[in-house]
Amino acid sequence: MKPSPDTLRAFTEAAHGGSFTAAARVLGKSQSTISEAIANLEIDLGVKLFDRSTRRPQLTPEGQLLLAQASLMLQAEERFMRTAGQLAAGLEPRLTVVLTDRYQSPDYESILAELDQRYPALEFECLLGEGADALALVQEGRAQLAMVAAQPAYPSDLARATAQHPSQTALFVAATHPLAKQPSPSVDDLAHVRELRLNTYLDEASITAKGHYWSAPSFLLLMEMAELGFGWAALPRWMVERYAPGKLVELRLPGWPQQGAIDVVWSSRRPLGVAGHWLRQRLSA
Amino acid sequence: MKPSPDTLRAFTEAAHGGSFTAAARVLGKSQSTISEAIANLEIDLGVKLFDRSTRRPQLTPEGQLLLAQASLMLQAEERFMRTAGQLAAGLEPRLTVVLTDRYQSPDYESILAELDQRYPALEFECLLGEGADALALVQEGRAQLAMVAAQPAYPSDLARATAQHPSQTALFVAATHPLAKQPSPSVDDLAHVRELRLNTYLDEASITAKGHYWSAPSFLLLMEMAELGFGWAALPRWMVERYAPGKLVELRLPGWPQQGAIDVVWSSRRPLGVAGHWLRQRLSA
DNA sequence: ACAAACTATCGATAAAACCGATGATAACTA
DNA sequence: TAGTTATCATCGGTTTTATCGATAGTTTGT
Repeated sequence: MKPSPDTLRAFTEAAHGGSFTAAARVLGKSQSTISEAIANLEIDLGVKLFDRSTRRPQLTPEGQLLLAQASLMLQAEERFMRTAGQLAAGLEPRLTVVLTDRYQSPDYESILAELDQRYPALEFECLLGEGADALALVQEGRAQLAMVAAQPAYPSDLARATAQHPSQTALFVAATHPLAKQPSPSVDDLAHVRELRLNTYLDEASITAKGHYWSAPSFLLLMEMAELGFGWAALPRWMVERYAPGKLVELRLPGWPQQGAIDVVWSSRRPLGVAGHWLRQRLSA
Repeated sequence: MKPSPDTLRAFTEAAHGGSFTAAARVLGKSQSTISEAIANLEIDLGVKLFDRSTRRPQLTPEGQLLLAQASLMLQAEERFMRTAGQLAAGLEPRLTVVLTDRYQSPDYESILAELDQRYPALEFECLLGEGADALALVQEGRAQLAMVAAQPAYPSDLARATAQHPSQTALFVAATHPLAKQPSPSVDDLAHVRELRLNTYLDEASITAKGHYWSAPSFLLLMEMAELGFGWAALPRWMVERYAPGKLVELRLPGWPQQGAIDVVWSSRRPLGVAGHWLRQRLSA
C-alpha cells in the first residue's frame, strides 16, 4: 500500500504541530480523518509513528526518521505541482535563444539568474549563431528568440525590439605592443600592423579593407591573440574588462568605440510562451 | 487534487514502455485503469502528457518535463518505503557507538561505509569515551556498542566479543631526534628523554614510572608533539603510518610494540537492533 | 472531582479506483 | 484495398477508500 500525499501531509502536519486536531484544522479536514489516516499509515508501514501515552502525540524516534523522508517526498510533490501549474498556464517546456558571440554581456547573467528562479523547471538552451543563421533558426522554430546586431529591415514573419544593452566594441592592442605607445594612431598606422578579425562571417566592414589579417572564430580566441601581441582587434569592451584587465590598451580612432544597437527578434507566426515573453520583455529596453 | 503514487507509477511506466497496455501488465492492473488514471492526471494538471495521434502514445515535451519530476517523487517514495520496511523489520532509528581514541583504525572505515550502504537512513552517532566511561554509556543505554581495551572481567549486564582488529601501539620519536639514532635504546635511555602521554586517564602503566612528561588529551596532539621533537610517545601504529609517514621512527624495546586486544561490548539487557547486531558481528573476529 | 482538550472508534455516505466489455483508430499484412 | 491486430477511450457496475459527525475514553490542569 502506497501512502497518499494527503496522508503524508497529515503526518508531517501532525508531527509539526504536535496535535492531530490542529493538523485537521490546518488541512481543512475533520479530526477523525487525521486520526484514521495516521493509524492506517502506521498499520501499512508496520511502524509506530507517535507515542500516544501523553495528551499530545509525541513522535517516536522511528517517526522522526520517517518524517524527514516524508518531507522530502512532499517537497518533490510540491515542485511537481508547481511546474505542472506553470505548464498549464502556458509555460513552454523549453526555451531556445540564439546569441551572437559578439553580443554576449555580463548584463545577461543576472537576467538568466532571474529566469532560473522564476521558471526552475524550464529547459533553457543557448545557441550561438551569426546574423542570417540566427534569424533562420527563429523562422524555422528551432529557436524562439535571437539577439542580433540591429538591421534596417527583417523578413516579414519576424518581429523585433531594441535590446536594453547595446554592445560596445572598441579597438585593442597588447599593452606591450609598440602601437600601444601612440595615443591615437591613424588608420594608416593600423594598416601596417596585423588585424585580428572574426572569420565567422564576412559582411562586416574591415577598417583596413585589404590588409593582412589573422582570423579566429570567436572573440575569446581573438583576445588571446591580441594579448600575445599578434596585432590589434575589435573586441567587445566587457570581455576585455572582465577577462584581460590591464593587458590590453584601447586605441582611439575617429568613429571608435562603436556603439552597436542590438535587436531582440522573435517569430510573429509562433506566439512566445510565457517564459519567452517574459525574457523578451526583460531583454528589451 | 494531489496525484496518488499509483497514478504517477502509471504515468512513468507508460512513458517508459510507450504503451498503456504494457504499463497495465507491469503494474498488474487493467488497461482501462491506466488509461483513465492518465486521462484524469492530465485533467487535474491541465497539461497534455501524451500525444495519442499515433498508435503508441508519445510523450509531449511537457510530459517529458513532468516525467523527470515524477520520477524524483517516486524515488523519494521508494526511499521512504524502504526505510519504513527496515524499521518495521527491527532497524533501530539510531545507533550510537563509543570508541576509544586509542582504538580507532582505518579498518573501521570500510565497515562504516558498508553500514552506510546497508542502512542509509540510520542515524549513526560516534562518541569518544575512555574505559569505565564507555562501559557506563552502554549500561545506561546512551550507546549500544563500545570498543574498549580488553579487560579480564565485565559487569554482569554486559556482554563482550573479541574485535577483529587488535590495536598495535609502538614507541616513536621524531626522525630528527638524537634518540632516533640508537637502534634499540634502553629503558634508562628513555627515562632521560621527555615522555609524551595521554592525560585522559591514569591507570595506564607508564614506562618511566615517575619521569618528566608532557601530556595531551588525544593521540593526534601527542603525535604532533612527537613530530616537533618534544619527546617520545606510545602511539597507534596506523596513525603514524597514515598521518606522519617518514617523520617518526619506531623504537625497539623489549615488550614493544604492544599488541592490545580490543573487545566489542554491548548490553545483555537491551537487545541490539538489526544494525547494531550486524555491526557487532562485523566488528568481531 | 471537574472541566477542557485531546484521541480512538463507529456507522453512514460520498468519492474514487478498478474491472470487463465494447467501440474506435492506427498500423501492419496480404 | 480489405482484413487483422494491437492499441486506446468510454461506459456501467462493483469494490474500495476517504471523509464526516457523533460518541466514548484519556490525559492534563484547576
